[in-house]
Amino acid sequence: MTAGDPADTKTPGAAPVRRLRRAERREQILASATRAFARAGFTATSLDDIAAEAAVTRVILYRHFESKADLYRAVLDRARTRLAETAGAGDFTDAPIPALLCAAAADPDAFRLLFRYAAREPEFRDLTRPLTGPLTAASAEITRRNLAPFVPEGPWADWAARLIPAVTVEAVIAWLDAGRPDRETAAERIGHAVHGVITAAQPR
Amino acid sequence: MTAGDPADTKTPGAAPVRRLRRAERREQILASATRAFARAGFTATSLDDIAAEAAVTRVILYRHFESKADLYRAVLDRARTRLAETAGAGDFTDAPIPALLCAAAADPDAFRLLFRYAAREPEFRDLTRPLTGPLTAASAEITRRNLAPFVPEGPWADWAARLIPAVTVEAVIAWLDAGRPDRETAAERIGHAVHGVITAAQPR
DNA sequence: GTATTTGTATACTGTCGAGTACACAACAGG
DNA sequence: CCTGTTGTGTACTCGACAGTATACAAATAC
Repeated sequence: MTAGDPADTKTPGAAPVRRLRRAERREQILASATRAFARAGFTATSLDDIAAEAAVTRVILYRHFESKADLYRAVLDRARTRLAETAGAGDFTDAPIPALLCAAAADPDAFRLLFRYAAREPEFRDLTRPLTGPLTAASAEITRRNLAPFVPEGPWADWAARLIPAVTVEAVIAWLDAGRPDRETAAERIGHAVHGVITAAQPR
Repeated sequence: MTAGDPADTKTPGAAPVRRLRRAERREQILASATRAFARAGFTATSLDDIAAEAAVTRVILYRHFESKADLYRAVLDRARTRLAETAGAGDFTDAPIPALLCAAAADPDAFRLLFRYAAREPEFRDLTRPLTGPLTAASAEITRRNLAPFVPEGPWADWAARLIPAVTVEAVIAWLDAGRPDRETAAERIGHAVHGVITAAQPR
């Protein structure tokens, strides 16, 4: 469907009053879809579920998005953007854990969706990888760098490199589930837990 | 569908030679279905996928199982049984981590399926809960007991109680992914990592 | 060899969900 | 008021998949 998006064919002088409505609706749909997808993942969430969540019908979704996959892509994209914005400059290189906590607190649904579901849907990894890739690759890289001085190359370094991002994410989600007590303490303790994993990976 | 199962209407003295064939086929189907489900979860795995994995057609599946849900239940049940058998007496109370490693090594697909997918399919929690319930409830209980002496009741105890099983499972899966280096060392290191989480949950 | 049981395959039905066509409602500008 | 644009809803098509009916092949018991 290369049918021209109506937004592209407008005359330049047209008043963009209506357009705002459209953007608002789109935003509302994206938020609802994020909630819906975060509950059950992509395949298990029907467009009717999303439409119900957004209090509209399924057709409306197609007025704003070309397909379910397109909507999903937009949801993931928005999630990544929002998380990156709240987390700071979008780089998780300096202080990843506070940034993650900040992002998770700002949009828990987006966080759960990106880090729990999106990373694990094999058939849509090509869809999610360009979004989660920067984050997971970065964290894996950081992990490797922080690990290198302590843990020699080998299966145990692999083990730790795989485990640390998972632990971090699980710790953040557990923090959300536990009622988000004191964010700074949480950052400290998650850092401590991760440090424990690094220590565990070292030969004794 | 109360149509009598042909197996029930046999004469008592019939030689049960054929039955073995049937049991073997059933077992093969269960193993294949475990692999298939472990790849993508329940909803994303079609009966054709499973049939292809077992090198039979879809109809055969119905000769052995009443429905997809029934097959899934049987797969989960078998997974739990096999894991419990390899892990020891089926109780994870004494030395949960070596038991988990043993079970994961013996049947990685079953392990991944039970602990990764089955625990997270919301629509089938009623199906999976009677199977994963004993395990997760037990581990949560153990966690709470081991935590009580160190961490005071409150959100942080909740946090740790949620996190520890997740970390354990992730550590085991990371160990599988890393090529299963030396199981005893793995048990030690996972124990160490979990200890790190417990320490992290303590107020300083 | 004939009947019964088990394994196999082809072809069907029915349902659910993705995607579409078309009719209707609200609001701007002429 | 009429027209065009945008938002909305009803009713449809189409395909994938769960589940079923039925015919066929191999092996054993009599």
